[in-house]
Amino acid sequence: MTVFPSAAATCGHTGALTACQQCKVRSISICAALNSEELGALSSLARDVSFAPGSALVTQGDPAIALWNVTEGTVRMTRVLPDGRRQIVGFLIAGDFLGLSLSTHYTFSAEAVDAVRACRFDRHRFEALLRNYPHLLRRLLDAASHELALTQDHVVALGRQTADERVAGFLLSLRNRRRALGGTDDLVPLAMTRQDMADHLGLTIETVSRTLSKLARAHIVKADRAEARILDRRQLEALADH
Amino acid sequence: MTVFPSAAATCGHTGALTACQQCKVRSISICAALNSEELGALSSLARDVSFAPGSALVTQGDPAIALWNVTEGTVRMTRVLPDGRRQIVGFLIAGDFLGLSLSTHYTFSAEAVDAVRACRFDRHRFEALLRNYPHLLRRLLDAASHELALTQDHVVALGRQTADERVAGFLLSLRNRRRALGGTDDLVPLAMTRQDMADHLGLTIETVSRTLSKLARAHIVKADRAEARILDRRQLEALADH
DNA sequence: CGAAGGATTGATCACGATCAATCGCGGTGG
DNA sequence: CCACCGCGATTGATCGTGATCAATCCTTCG
Repeated sequence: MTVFPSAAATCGHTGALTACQQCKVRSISICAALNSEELGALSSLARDVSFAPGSALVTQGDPAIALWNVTEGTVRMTRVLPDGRRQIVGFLIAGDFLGLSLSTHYTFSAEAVDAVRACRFDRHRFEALLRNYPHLLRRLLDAASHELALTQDHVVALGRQTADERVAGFLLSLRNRRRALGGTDDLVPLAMTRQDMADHLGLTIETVSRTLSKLARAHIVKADRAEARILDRRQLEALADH
Repeated sequence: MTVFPSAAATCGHTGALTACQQCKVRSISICAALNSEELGALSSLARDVSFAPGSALVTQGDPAIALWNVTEGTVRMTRVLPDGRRQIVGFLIAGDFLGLSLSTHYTFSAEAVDAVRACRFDRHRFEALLRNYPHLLRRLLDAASHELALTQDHVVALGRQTADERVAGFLLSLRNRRRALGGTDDLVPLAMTRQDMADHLGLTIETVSRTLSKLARAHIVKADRAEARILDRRQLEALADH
């Protein structure tokens, strides 16, 4: 059903031992809860890694040996069925944490959608840190809790919303997440392809495209390949329902 | 779209101050991680409550003032859209914890499907306990992590599986969760109605009914109102795919 | 025995999938 | 410089799965 890019990761380590101090996403990440001593401990096991578009941060079925904190770019979390059908369970952007499912093996793949930078933590050393810093543990629980709520929203969308509602809701959620990072009000970057959106929304690429065209004709959203401009947020919210 | 029972909860407190010691679900619940001192602390703020079928443990939009641990029966977690469409984001059975989404307000309603007993914790006192017992915090994170993985499975089912696959997968997941509680191999109690199943699987009641009839004609599963007998698990697993 | 509510089955409809053709843009080589 | 290529996106025509509308059936309970 879907073609996967097979480019290898360009894991260019930049050896950022004290980089946490000036990390751009620290205030919005799990690290925000830590004092400077704890931050130092975390720094010592963090490593900045870059990924080319299409390369994998983690692969479904592999042993879970690393956790990540995304600092730049967009990551898609994908699950693939035996026959190749693909479902994107979510997108991660700057500040988002990857690895909350603390099982022994990854239950999904995470791939860079565009150029991605992320902070890598060795799993065993991270778990050791968790035992000493309940702050961090508590922060992780809040993050997991939040992601659970988001995923439940997604279940509602896929189970009970129409194609139009899903696309409208998706654009709004992208906008709101960007805004939380200080993005603009009405211009939302679309790092992912239409196929990615379709695989996220449980639709086909044609339906996504048609829906975006319909939104454009109605002067609600104008989207090109790379970004969507929201012209009438009220109407978009009305379309998205809930 | 769906009718809701409005029966009030029969909150029959049985004042179980030291009941945690002999609790049936302790070994499989979040409480399993605690030593006897910690268990005592937890006991002192636990309260056993019974719910009649259809009554609500928590209501979408209400302030989140309590957390629950289900000890008997089946609970459905439902989200309702403004126009009345309903999605059941999951079912809870004995041992399952309700309240992992630690936000200020409940993001879904939880209703007793059949006769339910659950252990109630005051939210503020529970949070205080969390600050003192990292064991418990860690256990909660694992539970949240597990529930996140289950919810992602659900997203894949709703986004990319056919009606037949969803029904087959649902019956198998019910079976597997029952088995983890020591249930039988092939006889799965169905506490919920066909409408509940439909609202969980993103289908209509007619489609669920037709699919079950098809499974019966193929001698794979025989289901009546209250239970399903799995006759050919291999074939059912093949149908469910993944 | 009759009423009520959940479940099943049948007939038809429609939303989104599928199949197929074309567009448009960015990159590359002649 | 532009002709060509490749790939993602768009648009059109048709199909099919599951929704909708409707009529029993079955079980439970008064």
